[in-house]
Amino acid sequence: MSKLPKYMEIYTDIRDKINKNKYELNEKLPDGDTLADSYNCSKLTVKKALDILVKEGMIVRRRGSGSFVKGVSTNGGAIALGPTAGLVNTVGKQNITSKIILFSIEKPSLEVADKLGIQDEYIYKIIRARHINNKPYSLEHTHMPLSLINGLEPKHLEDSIYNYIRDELKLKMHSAHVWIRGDKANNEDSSLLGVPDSSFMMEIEKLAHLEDGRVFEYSLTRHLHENFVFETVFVQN
Amino acid sequence: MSKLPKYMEIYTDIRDKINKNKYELNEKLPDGDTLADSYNCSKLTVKKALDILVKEGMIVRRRGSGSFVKGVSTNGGAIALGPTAGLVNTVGKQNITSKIILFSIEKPSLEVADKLGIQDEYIYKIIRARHINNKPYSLEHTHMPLSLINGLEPKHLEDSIYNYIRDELKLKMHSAHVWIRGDKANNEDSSLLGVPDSSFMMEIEKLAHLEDGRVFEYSLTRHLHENFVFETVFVQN
DNA sequence: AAGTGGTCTAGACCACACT
DNA sequence: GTGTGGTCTAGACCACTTG
Repeated sequence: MSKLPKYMEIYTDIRDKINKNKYELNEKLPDGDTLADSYNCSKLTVKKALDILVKEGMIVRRRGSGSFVKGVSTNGGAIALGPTAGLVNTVGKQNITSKIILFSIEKPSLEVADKLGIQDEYIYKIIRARHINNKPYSLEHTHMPLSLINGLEPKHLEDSIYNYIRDELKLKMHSAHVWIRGDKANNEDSSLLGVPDSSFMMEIEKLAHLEDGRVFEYSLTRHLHENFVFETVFVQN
Repeated sequence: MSKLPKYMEIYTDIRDKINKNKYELNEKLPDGDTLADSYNCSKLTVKKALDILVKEGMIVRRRGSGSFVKGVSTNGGAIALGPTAGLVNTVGKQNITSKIILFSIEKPSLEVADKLGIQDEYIYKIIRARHINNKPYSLEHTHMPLSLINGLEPKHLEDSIYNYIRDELKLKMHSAHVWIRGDKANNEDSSLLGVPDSSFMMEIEKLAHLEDGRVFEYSLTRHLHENFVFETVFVQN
């Protein structure tokens, strides 16, 4: 039988119909009762499914009027940085190379320990330089507590640590808090990435949490600004 | 009587209790049934309230274990850029000055018309230079279709256009799609804001929608990078 | 086994839009 | 008024965690 909750199946079904133009732009969807009948479920379950589409900006629901198709899923070339999407998953494995500059197990600085919410514990400290099509792309500092993440090997760093955490450690990632700012290139950027001193970098600070609230990653990633766009959507409530 | 839905009242009540340390960090909240009893509502209504807190990262719910306080609302000095929060609302009116550089009604460029989803319609085109404590802060290009937004006056531009849209026009804002990137200062930045040529700017492109899906604003805002941090939270699902 | 959250139902009632 | 979405209930059942 199906493992997914019913509202997720309804959501994917309707989403796919929109993307395949079975429901066209500006078309009005059947009303909640009708959909509930055709999916053999209650109105509330339909609403939960449609609410996801609303959050994604694909449909609009107007009380008294109905539900209308407003768009299709967009992610035009931007870098996704959700809790589950690292860099490898979005750009594609073939184009990216990761040079491991540091891969050590050590005690964290006070600042990092504070961010991770730990005391007197060992962490992985990883520094990687990323290149896309042989051009410098980013410099990534990653900190993960050994108590949560262990068994890391170089092959995971060249691939995706997130895939390892999800598929091998079976940990459930939940959320990420990110801060984005701009900064002038520093010595490390120029020496490790090979960018000119005058470069400007886009820095992303990220604190990532598991489903149970524990922090499993604190990272600082600096990108060449030329190749970087951050895209996100806000929805009221 | 109250106008807010019950789940919002429960949400604000619990949120305030957490912020006032009536529920302390890592404390376990009463279980869903107990909360439902004490608020005289159903479990589902409690869940809707707690789901908002989960989305905001303030609590964590674990099936089989309970709900735990995981943090308090943080917005430490960052600039909020949600659909309802413009600049004035977050920084505070007293510190900010807006110099109106352009306030015209004109036909948009092809690119802007495309972004706004209009054809052969007039728009407001507004350029404002913002200063905080007399230091240059940002340069803002705003485009709004006259068919949606009208009656704008200079006083609204010095205050907040968003407040005018919400309070006077009674329009309901719903979502905003934003793109963030870095860019070198251009001639306009230096001449209108008075920043050095070598400055680096953080550019925010924003497309804002009403509840019915119509685009009411397309804007490009360029900030001095020194004063700019963009903060956001991703949550799975 | 007991505690707790997540999903789901069937139906009630209200708020809002269209006409 | 009729159509439609939003909120809410009371209770059922399932999935997961913990002792």
